[in-house]
Amino acid sequence: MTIKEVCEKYDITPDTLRYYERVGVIPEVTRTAGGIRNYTEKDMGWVQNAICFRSAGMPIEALIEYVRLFQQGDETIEARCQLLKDTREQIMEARKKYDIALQKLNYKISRYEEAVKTGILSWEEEPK
Amino acid sequence: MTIKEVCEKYDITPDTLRYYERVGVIPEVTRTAGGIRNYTEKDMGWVQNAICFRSAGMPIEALIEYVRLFQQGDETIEARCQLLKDTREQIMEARKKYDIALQKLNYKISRYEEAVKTGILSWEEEPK
DNA sequence: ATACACCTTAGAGTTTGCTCCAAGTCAATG
DNA sequence: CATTGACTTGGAGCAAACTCTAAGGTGTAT
Repeated sequence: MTIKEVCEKYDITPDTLRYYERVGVIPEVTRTAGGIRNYTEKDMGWVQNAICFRSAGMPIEALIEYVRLFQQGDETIEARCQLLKDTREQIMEARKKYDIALQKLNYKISRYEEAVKTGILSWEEEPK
Repeated sequence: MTIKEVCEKYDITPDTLRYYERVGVIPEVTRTAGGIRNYTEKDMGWVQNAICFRSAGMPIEALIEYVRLFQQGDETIEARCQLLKDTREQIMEARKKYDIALQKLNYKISRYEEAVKTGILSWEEEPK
């Protein structure tokens, strides 16, 4: 699969994909004889993972570290496991903050919807 | 309340608080005669909201827009309501991605934990 | 074989959101 | 009233994560 096809599939730019490979967020991609990237299923799996974890706020650095450990072979299995657990902790922590924000938003929106109907904007405490 | 006290309360730096005020993420803060910031309860409410929504990934620009609308008075109530709904949509979208990442992580971690015990690292499909 | 679209690299530039610095002001204490 | 420490501003600097540019190579359709 060409870089363009991968980009369309995952809605990402070629620049970003090349950047990910350059810095080590994904391992080096398979190439044609002419040097053009030709993504295999395995390559795509790495891409998919990178996109998924990035979209959950996992920093580039952590992804690079995981790939680095992976490439060092089986003796890094425990380290990789720990890295994933730490990552999970961070994502769960972040998600908690999202939930709190959503609660706040829901409260505000309910007040605003009432205000739009009645013309009266009332807050329990602080007017914001 | 002085800037320092507010910073301690919300675990944020004075630079960030001043930055928020400068760009309009929070409205102008109450000052002493000498020009020193003296945060009222109302000011603190804005600070708390800014921190909460920022931690859920709401962009600075959206927060500025909200404050701008707020300062224009009651005729912007509907616009503010819409902005909050759009924000909620985005945060819920982002949270979905967090959940997907967490599922992936849980699967990987379970495989790794087995590998740590048995020495065998097995994947359903792609080895990653 | 010659366009033509698409690919390559190295390296510079951009955006977002802070973070730091210098030079000066304010206020509490001895 | 002098010292000390926290506060002020404007503006520069920085880190993360892309994003763009220039100059050139690849591959395929006519």
